[in-house]
Amino acid sequence: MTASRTARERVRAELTREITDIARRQLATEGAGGLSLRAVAREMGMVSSAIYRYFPSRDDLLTALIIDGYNALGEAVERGEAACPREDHLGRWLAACHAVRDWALAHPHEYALLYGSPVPGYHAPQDTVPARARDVTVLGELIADAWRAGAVHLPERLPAPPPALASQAGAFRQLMPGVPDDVVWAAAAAWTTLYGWINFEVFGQFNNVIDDRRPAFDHAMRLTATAMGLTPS
Amino acid sequence: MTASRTARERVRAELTREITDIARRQLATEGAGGLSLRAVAREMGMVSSAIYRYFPSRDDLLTALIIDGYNALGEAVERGEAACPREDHLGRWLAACHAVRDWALAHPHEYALLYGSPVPGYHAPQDTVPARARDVTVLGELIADAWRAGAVHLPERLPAPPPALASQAGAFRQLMPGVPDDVVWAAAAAWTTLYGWINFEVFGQFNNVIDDRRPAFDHAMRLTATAMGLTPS
DNA sequence: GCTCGTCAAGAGCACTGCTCTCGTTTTTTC
DNA sequence: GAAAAAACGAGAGCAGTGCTCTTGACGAGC
Repeated sequence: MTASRTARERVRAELTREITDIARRQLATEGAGGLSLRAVAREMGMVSSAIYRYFPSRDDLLTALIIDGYNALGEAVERGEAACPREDHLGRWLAACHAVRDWALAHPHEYALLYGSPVPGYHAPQDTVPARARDVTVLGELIADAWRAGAVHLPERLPAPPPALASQAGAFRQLMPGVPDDVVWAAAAAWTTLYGWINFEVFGQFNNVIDDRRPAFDHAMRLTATAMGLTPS
Repeated sequence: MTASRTARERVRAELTREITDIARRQLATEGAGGLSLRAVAREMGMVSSAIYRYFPSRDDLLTALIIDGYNALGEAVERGEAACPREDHLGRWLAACHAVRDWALAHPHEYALLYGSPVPGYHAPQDTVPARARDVTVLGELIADAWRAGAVHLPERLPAPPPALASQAGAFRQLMPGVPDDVVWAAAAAWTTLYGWINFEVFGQFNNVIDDRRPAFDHAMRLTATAMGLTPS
């Protein structure tokens, strides 16, 4: 069905792919703001207006790149986490963390597109929603697994979530059904620590502050694991 | 000295201030990418080239805005934190956190300039360094105070920082002299949690995920405080 | 009083996203 | 198989951008 209906559709799919490929390469060298439809067209030996046959606007091209980015990141995290034994919950967490970090450092501009400041004037359409949740889904499942296995031991004397928050973590709760509130909120905090660290690292906030960042990251993620109740097995 | 030497210098300083004011207002409405020298000039009733007498390039204007932003944020944090009794270390931490968040939500585009993805093609010059440390200095001092007061109680069974990291936290260590490694690294993780959360909130990652964000943030910062050893007094 | 440095203005360059039109080519319909 | 319809690339053009260079006017210091 989707493959090779008419010759025109085949070449169209091919050209669409080529456009996104060139755009992604430009993104990697110039950054999001330096993404130029005219430059893409130039590199393809096309005239600029022809690009608009494939992407109605610059934003639509950006959307395609963003969805690709979410999927690439999600896949990297899924693959990294899947390499660990299911019962080693701390190992799965650390593997997922390093997968995010490795991907982010390898594709800093794409990462900035996903988790950095929104591109001015650009509003993400709904199309991006499904791909967006892939990475955090991994986290949710691993916490839910750990909880079911009785492997979650929150630190003592932890403040309890105020009752006002009981109904708040809707989208989180779906990711880890059956997990109690306090663990859900600890996981949410852990999630922000992970991306907060990587943001700092990718966006240069750690320059001249931390030199050997991989072990520092690893240690920080171990601290974070402890804070959400994942202890070394 | 600096005030009113010649009439020419006075009007120059006045115009420079007016340019940054208009630019900041444009930044707030359009975002960093929408900052246009020509639009600033238009609003001032000037011709675009005249702006270049005051700022040699768009990047120099951006740098001025960035430094102003760091100072505004730093001042907000200092003021918020200073309102707490010195011995209430948890209170000081929470006050600092809320000060960062409130400022970020009130000035999202300026915040994006400071902690979001770097503006493409822009490289921050050294001028920005001193202003940049004001907010984290508050955190460092408060941790150091708590440590000296014997009020830091890290959770039990916390993984110890690997020895390879002993010499790594140079810039952090200077902020909190005398504080041992494990506390320093826990504080670093807390720092990233704070900004990770605010990034998520400002950049829209929490849309449709968390609704009532202020209590959620407050709770997350309390969890974070516990993780770095600040317990309710 | 005259020179010199500062300033605003204007034209111009190279670039951007995007629109519209005009032939051409391919696909669909009859 | 011929006619109608849709898709396509090319080109010109609009309004906007950052930035440079030149020109003429103004004010401060010798």
